[in-house]
Amino acid sequence: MRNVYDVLLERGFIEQATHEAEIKELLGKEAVTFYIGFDPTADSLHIGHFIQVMVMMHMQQHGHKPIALVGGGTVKVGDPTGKTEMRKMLFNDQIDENANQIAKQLAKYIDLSEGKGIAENNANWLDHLNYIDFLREIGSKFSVNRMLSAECFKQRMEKGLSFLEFNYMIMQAYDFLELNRRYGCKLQLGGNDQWSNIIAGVDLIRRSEQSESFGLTFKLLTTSDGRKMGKTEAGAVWIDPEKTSPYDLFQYFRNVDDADVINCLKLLTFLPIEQINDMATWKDSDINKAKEILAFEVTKIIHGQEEADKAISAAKALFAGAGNMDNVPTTEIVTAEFGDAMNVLDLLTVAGLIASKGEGRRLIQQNGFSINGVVVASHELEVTLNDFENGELMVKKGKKVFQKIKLV
RNA sequence: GGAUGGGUUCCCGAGUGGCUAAAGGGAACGGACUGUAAAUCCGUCGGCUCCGCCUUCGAAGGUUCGAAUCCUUCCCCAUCCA
Repeated sequence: MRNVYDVLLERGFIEQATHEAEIKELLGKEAVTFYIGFDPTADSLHIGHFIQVMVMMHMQQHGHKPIALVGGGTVKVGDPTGKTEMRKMLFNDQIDENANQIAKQLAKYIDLSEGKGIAENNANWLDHLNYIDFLREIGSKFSVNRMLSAECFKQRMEKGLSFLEFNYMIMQAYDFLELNRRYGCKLQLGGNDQWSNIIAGVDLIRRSEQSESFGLTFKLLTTSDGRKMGKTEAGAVWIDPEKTSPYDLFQYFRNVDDADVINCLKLLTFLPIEQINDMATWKDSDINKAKEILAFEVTKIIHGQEEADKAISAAKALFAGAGNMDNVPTTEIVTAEFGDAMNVLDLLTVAGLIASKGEGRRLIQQNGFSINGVVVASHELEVTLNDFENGELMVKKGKKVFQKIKLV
């Protein structure tokens, strides 16, 4: 079997490594226990996190043992909101809820069963630390002078940095030490923004255990001009199908810039590198084909074959007039509530296509809406039962947003 | 705790008594052009029962015919000092 390191390298994952040659050698000769941490700042992972999940999958496929660490403890340090007791309580509840969701998601993609992988939550050790003991054992190993010289703090020095946040690095370093002691974890992976936290852990393990450990960081998911990917007008692109539907996820990747297609294929699909390299030579409208493949593959990995089929079928039905309309995003309206007729603006509001009626009026003025292929000319238009065919009606907003309205 | 400078609509950032729902830029959205791309151009960008009305400029009070702009108190942030 090939060395994962080479696989990750040729796909363009790797950004920085603590000891390149040693890591490669280690990964080549034994099953390595490694970890990646995810702070539960929300109740779902988003596409930016997913690149880390992809790495874990690659690693596991090559026989290494992942520890999926949910940062139920570190998240309390990273994001110090909620000052009063009341709000703090709520905040903790929210964290637990988020942590559960994220742990569940991780288990979907990585085999965390006995012997194959490990699921952990750093709240298990961070929540019960004794301040004095911790300072004496761990705090003594850190130099404030050195910490301040870290790039991640330098940037924050201008904006201000609380002592709480300053401790984040130490918490994460301690996680690595703890996992090293409990499970023999020797390698920490993460996004490139985690670099200083990771080397802090490597340093801590060397000082406390006199043993060597390693760190490796990966590219963040960015566009070719350096902007973060995975943000839309509706917020982040989530892994949770309730928050971002498989269809929307599909469309997100269907619509990436030309310049980003190849990068996304390498990072977010398992297509063979040879095939991707071949696709990189495609030109003009063939690039469009590549986007479809990308969108399909990503949807398949995240939501499964069936959902991916549905998404591509819906997209083809809407954009190419061929395919199955059944899976198009749909809003259901109770027939009794609809009555005989409904004002367009009300209908659009119910369908979730406009945030306010003012917005609806403006869009209609700009010819932004059509119903069953006919441009809506006036916001006073009444949609009647006659507009429905078999109880269905198709609304289009702009060029690419479709919503089926269905009477039930 | 002290001194100074700040908190403006999604973000950055103008505005220091009426002409301000608040310049400019970015993002976003609609239209044209395209390949469900980019770039470009045009338009929109608080809400509503929309030619009028209502709610916004850290929070709460106050002065005034009228305040984002003045006063008071409070909260928060930055910088320097302790």
